[in-house]
Amino acid sequence: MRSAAAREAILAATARQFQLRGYDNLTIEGIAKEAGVGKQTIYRWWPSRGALIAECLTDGRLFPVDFDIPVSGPVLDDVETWLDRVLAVLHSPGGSGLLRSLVAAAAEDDAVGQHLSEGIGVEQSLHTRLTLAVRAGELPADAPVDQLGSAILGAIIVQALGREEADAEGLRELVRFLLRPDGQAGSSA
Amino acid sequence: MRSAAAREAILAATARQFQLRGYDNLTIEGIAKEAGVGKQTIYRWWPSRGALIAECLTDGRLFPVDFDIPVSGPVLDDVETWLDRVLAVLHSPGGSGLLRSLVAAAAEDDAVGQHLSEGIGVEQSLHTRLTLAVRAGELPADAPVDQLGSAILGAIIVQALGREEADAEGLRELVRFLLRPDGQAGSSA
DNA sequence: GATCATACGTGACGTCTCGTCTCGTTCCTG
DNA sequence: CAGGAACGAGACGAGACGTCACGTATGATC
Repeated sequence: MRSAAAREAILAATARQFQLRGYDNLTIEGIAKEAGVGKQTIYRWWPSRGALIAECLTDGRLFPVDFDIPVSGPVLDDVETWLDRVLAVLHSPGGSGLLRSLVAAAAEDDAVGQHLSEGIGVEQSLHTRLTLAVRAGELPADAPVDQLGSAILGAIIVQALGREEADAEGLRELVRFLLRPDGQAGSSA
Repeated sequence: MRSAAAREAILAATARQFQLRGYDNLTIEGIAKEAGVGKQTIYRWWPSRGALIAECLTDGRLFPVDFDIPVSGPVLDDVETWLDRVLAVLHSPGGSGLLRSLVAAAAEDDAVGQHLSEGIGVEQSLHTRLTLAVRAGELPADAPVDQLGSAILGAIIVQALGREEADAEGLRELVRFLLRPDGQAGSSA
């Protein structure tokens, strides 16, 4: 198998076309042409368009940045740092379209769906950071860590799907509310 | 314009095909055939497949139930009632596929995206109920009501996209955590 | 009741992409 | 230096796209 060069060219072309044209306008023939590769070479190694995207996703080729989360201060600060990094991508030109395309791919393809959270850094980074916070007593011991990760990512996705301008302040507010220490929220009716 | 009969047949066929085959296998020609209608009649009134779905969505034709939320007790109970109703649909055969298809449609089409929350009852029902709770002092005055709605819906969507078995207990836990009265969570480090 | 505009169903058009299938060609292995 | 695997190229049938032209049905106007 000599695939090394072909594999690289195919994945690079896939990522570029995905960013450029979105998921539903992504064609195997377009990828093959850009990669300078025969269609059969793609079909030989990947069973579907989705598998191709899933591999780009786990290789971190779809987003221009990595979504590592720092462990350098209060959870809230660290999570806001991560959030700002995500929002920066969303606000860049084509950024929300990119996320929508990724969601479309995740909805239509099992392989992509199973790695969606992971690709945005929720699985490893956010989850890990929140677990640390629980252990450090920054969050209640019964905080449902993975559900909180899904909720934050989900809120971002719902917002992107709604075609609103990404409401950065709203999301920061949400995170602050979710991660608030007990008994600190503004009271009264 | 005589569309009344044709319109009804087209929307009914669209909803049925959508539930049956999913969004990406939904074809205009298939809808036309099932509706006993010419393709042109569809293209005359709807600009795209997405517009068709959006209309089915706002007509409540895509889900077999309505997602009204009761106002009959503590917020938490009422929201859990709504959640159970949503989960019942997700657990029914083809239910999570249906949600994924809807998300795919929302990701690819503006019109569907703008009415997604609304179709699951988040926009009117959940949002309204949470606002009432804030006003009644059940939730902190600074609770970001619409963000919470997005977060809950988002968590459901992320879970469905991940192809896990819908984790009903996890979602209930999330809702309980999100809507917990101040200072009630299990403490200690 | 004849006329006219318009919505209808049918079905063919050219285009696109799919996934499969040959072709030669290249290049690694033994 | 052979043999074979992986390659680039691209033809192929299938099927859906969105548009178009035709002839029929319907409902309003005079």
